[in-house]
Amino acid sequence: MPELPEVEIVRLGISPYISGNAVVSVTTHSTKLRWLISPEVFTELPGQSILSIERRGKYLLLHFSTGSMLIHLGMTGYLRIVPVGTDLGKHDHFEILFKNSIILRLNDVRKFGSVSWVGLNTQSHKHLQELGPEPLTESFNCTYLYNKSRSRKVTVVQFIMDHKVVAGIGNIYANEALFRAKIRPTMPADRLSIAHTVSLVAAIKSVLTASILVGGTMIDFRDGTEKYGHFLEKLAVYHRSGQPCVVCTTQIQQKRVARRSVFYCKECQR
DNA sequence: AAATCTCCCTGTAGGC
DNA sequence: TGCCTACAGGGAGATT
Repeated sequence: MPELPEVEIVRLGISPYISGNAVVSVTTHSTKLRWLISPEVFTELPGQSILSIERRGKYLLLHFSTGSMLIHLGMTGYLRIVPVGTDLGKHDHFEILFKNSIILRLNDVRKFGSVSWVGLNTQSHKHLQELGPEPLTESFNCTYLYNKSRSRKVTVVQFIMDHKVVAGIGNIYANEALFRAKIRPTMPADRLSIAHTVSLVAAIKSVLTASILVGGTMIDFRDGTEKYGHFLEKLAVYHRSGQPCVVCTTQIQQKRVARRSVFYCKECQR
């Protein structure tokens, strides 16, 4: 599932192909994804060129002079750059044809992704205005996270997956960061000490950075060929229940927390 | 304000 | 082998 590193890899991957290029047409093959695709996308884009591509949390923003197109990949969404004439695949829902004869195509099996239009005041969009800080910026720091965690009774894994707290962290990187920080995912957020918070902030930054450097965990874009980022092989706990901890060889535990799976080492994470 | 619940969707896994 | 059901999961929006 695409989280911050995967979305960043997609941004880096598609930018050279579409940045500065003029849109010829926009088509959809679905009545809706998670929501109806905003009608402005079909009327505003043709004739305009992409000024830049930004990532905010797990959202991608394609900026145009009259506003921005907002893309979320949900659980199973991915973007591909394909040449004109490429056959439509199953679950290809949406595409933009560019003047240089390439197509940006969105595929999403589960349809949890979305495509919307954002006016020029990007900040005021309902999906963006309450997003917490970007984890790889200075505004996401120990003081911030410690203060934010006071009076929060939820588990720390739920807390760091809350996009109002910090943007872009999903289940994979939440679990991996907690392992690196040696914090048990089920610990209530308001019981985090300052020392815990220092470790956690550092772990979140390091795990996201490390993943981006090797191309994310699972990613598929560009020319239609399947690509796997190399972070998949570096996962220490995620989807490794029953397998030995990479540090102490104790079997990795799996639990359900708030209807999601968490993975941890009961020896390393206390 | 914060926590919890519901729902969207389809491939996959497990039971028989 | 094949049908049927349960289930997973991101996150907005509703409800508690």
